[in-house]
Amino acid sequence: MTRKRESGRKTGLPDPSAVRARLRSTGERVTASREQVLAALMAAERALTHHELEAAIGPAPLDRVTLYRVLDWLVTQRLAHRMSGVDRIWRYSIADKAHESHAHFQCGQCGKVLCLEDVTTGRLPVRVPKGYQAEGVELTVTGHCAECA
Amino acid sequence: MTRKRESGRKTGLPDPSAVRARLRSTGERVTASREQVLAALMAAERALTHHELEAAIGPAPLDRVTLYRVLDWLVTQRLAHRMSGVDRIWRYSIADKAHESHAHFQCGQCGKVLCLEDVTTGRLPVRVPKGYQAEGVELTVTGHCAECA
DNA sequence: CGGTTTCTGCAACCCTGTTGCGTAAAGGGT
DNA sequence: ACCCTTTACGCAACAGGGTTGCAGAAACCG
Repeated sequence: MTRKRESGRKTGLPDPSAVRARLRSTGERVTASREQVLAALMAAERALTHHELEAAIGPAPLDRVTLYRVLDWLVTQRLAHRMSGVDRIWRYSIADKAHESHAHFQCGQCGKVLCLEDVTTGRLPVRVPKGYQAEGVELTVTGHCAECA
Repeated sequence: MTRKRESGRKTGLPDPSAVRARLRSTGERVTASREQVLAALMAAERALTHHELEAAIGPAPLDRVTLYRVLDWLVTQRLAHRMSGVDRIWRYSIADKAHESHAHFQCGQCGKVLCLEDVTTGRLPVRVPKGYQAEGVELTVTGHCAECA
């Protein structure tokens, strides 16, 4: 897939104390790395890849592996949500009520993912075979974004 | 992801001449590899990974790279459909009318993908931002299959 | 049947993500 | 404020799916 470098643009960083509060609420340790990553996710208006997050966090040389581990941790703490799209790269977004059950759009050219807030997947009549257990529904619209069209 | 070895079980191979006919219809070259792979896809009742296809094709030692290239070719010829699920591994299924617009189920444990024929994505009211072009809709139900539940 | 074009197979490579391990930092107790 | 235990960080090395370059082998055309 031809991937453009996307600026993991931050639309004004969130209040540092709000970030810390969320971290404290887990009962686990609050570290600089976790603050940086969570702040970047809260500021992002779309799902970001590992690379985009590295760029967003900027000059602070946060280790590649640490970033992966922080992201894993955020996901297990249910502070972040992880999805994989047509380019098979993990993308992370902040986890909150609004992000629970809506669709995503992914550009087949640059791989960019954004949220389609007005398309909900909440009550689709899904039936699965006997013995199977449905847990979540992921609805992804593929196509081309404005820049790549 | 913990992945069980899945037998890429073939439910009776399709008529060889039917396979060849589909290949001829592209106007491109008909080769042994393409026949084997297309036949395996036509016989499969669910989306198969590269590994599962290698196993399904069996003793014939088809090269890894060749298989990737044949699959790419089948996708560009619109004879096959390619999707990636929660484990970020390509899975391929035969492309025909019935497979155009239905949902898939993917087991979060073993990664197995199967088709939910009765859930259609045809006319979901999807609106995308200005300048964006929607082309397809992928609806994936996640959960656990009968073996992994 | 010969010539041209396209596929095949091999080897080497790339990229995203993971694991092991020693060191550094966080938080609790005193 | 300090020490001690637990947990996280950084580095290096690895893993696995997928891709690329290139020489030789097959497919189609006449």
